[in-house]
Amino acid sequence: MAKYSSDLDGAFAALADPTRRAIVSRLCEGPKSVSELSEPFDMALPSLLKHVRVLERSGLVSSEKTGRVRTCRIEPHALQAAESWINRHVAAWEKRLDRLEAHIHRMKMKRN
Amino acid sequence: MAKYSSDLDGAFAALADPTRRAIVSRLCEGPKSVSELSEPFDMALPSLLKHVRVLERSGLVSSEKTGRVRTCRIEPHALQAAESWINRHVAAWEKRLDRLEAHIHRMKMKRN
DNA sequence: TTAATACTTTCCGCAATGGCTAAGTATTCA
DNA sequence: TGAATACTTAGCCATTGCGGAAAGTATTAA
Repeated sequence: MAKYSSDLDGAFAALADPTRRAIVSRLCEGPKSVSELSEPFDMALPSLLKHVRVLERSGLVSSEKTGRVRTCRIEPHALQAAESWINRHVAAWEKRLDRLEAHIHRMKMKRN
Repeated sequence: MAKYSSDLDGAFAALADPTRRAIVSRLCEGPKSVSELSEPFDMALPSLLKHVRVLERSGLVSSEKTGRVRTCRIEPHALQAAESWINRHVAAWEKRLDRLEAHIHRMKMKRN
């Protein structure tokens, strides 16, 4: 299962930070400028910008500069890739549990 | 959306490494000893063990030692928590797109 | 009781991360 | 034109992460 797909490295690493997850959450509501994004955080702007860059590198977010304002928006592909990886594994796990249960059931039948 | 829930920090950070994702994949097939896990990797045992420890700290994996063998198994809760966070956000994103589409549709209606 | 197995601990080195401040650039407002 | 705004770059620092080698401990096999 699961080839080494290093896109996931970046996506999961990006999501490992609470500040970045909060940024992703806010961008799910709609595009925002860097200063709008920084507003709820008690953090210097350059630090926040670094998080935005990490999110961009991971493909979770894209941004575009118009005039002096950089507008950030969410980019769903990377998020969906991460979702898909996890979904597959939870599914695989549950399938295995089902097989195990069926197996135990058969054992019981034999005993009686 | 999404309070700071630092359980996710660990889970996503753990999944950010391809070696650890591969370990999770293999454990989805069933419990394995540390040496069984290490077998496909070109990596010293202590290094691999470190990955297992990271997975344990994140709650994705648990292990138990019997005799001289440590057996590792997958622990689905943390994986489901990560799954749930992503699912919520993909859903939020899609909902927003729907609203946007509906809005654009209304604009068009007005024009005609 | 000796030898092999299966980890486990300790310590090293290097690169990346996450925060900061200070100073710089490019736009826009007055 | 001059000042305010919105980033942006550069550099510093402490911590963490990922790999290794070497040596140690506990179990099991012979």
